[in-house]
Amino acid sequence: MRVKTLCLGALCLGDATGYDIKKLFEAAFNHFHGASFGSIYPSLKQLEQEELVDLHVEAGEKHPDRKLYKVTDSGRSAFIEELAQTPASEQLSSDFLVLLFFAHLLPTDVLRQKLAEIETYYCHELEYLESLSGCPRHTTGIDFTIGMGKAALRTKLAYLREQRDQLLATHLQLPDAARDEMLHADCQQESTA
Amino acid sequence: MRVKTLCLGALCLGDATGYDIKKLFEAAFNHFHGASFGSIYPSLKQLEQEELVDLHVEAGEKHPDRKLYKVTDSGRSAFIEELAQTPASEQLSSDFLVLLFFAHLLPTDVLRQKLAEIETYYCHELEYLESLSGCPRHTTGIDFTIGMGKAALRTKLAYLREQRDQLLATHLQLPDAARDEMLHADCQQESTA
DNA sequence: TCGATATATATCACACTGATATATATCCGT
DNA sequence: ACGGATATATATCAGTGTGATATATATCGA
Repeated sequence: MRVKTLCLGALCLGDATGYDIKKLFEAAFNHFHGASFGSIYPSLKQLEQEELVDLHVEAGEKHPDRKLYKVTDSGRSAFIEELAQTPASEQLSSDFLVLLFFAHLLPTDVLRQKLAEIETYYCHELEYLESLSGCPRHTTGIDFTIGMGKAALRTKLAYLREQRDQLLATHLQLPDAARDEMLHADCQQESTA
Repeated sequence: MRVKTLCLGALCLGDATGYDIKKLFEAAFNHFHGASFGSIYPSLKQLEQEELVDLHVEAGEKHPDRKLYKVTDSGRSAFIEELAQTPASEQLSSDFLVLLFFAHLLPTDVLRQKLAEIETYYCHELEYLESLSGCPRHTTGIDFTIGMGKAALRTKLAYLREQRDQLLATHLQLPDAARDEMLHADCQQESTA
């Protein structure tokens, strides 16, 4: 999904500046979709050119150049239509799992440190999602996103804690010679791709 | 993590062409990191210029221009060093959860269709990871990545199936007026960001 | 024999990130 | 009251990656 579409969606929740939209994404979207200023501001510019949003510049007073955007009727329709046409997919990008994939090439204490790092990361994410839970202003859909995020994090955290000791014990016993024995991962038995 | 680094890592498992690396990524990495030809081929070119890999062109016979890459000693060291310095992080990008976040703007049957789509997607992913399990050539680290992927998918699938009926029932009862009542998600009570 | 699929590389427009630059305002400690 | 940190607010850009497209040959099955 394009950042342009996300911005349009954010504006369907209420008028906002680019900065407001960034804050909204950080507060509510961060665990399932990122967006930076470098994509938000150009997106808003384009949306305005396409007349999907109106722009009201608040100049003179205090902050110069505060640009408040408001979605138009055609913008709202365009967003809903685009949502309906967006396939329901997802993609994980995990440096942590890449690290684990190549764990046999790392010293054991580095591996231990990476496991500790991701545990901290998962804990913080989980605490944050727990702090969001139970707000009466949330729609059922928003609660669903938070609930699924929490469920997935709890599972990953539990898996990490269950497997860690065994993983590190095996890793310590790994002879250096085994590192030269590593081959292509051609183990798939022509199954469903 | 850069695709360049991933390519170097792939070559630490054995000599390969760009095409082989793409296949390896699809078979083993797909559930936690993507990479396309458009990034793999330029990465290999760069790696060769930096002398982290050697290139052996197999021309003349049958396929012209088959470029087989082999990691050098300095390439192997560079990869291990870069791995050790890579922070253990991860980032989800989920169009599905964006869809759910804005579920109140969608017709109920479209929402139902999106839930069905993601269920199918999760099931296929899970079946694939199950087909990879138990290969004796896998390192402990590789088994860990597969195991965590399976655990997370099972949890998400269970959550989806548990919540779906309730979600759709609430959605059906949602009056159109409620769609104009939606506000900014300012519900966070200044907790750990 | 013909179409589909697999092998194999290359390129490019478009999109996004992460860093950087530029200001002002406000809050807090000393 | 001063100064530093943080927050508000926009803009730009080099570097990186995607997804599509182009180009060939080989192989497999109907």
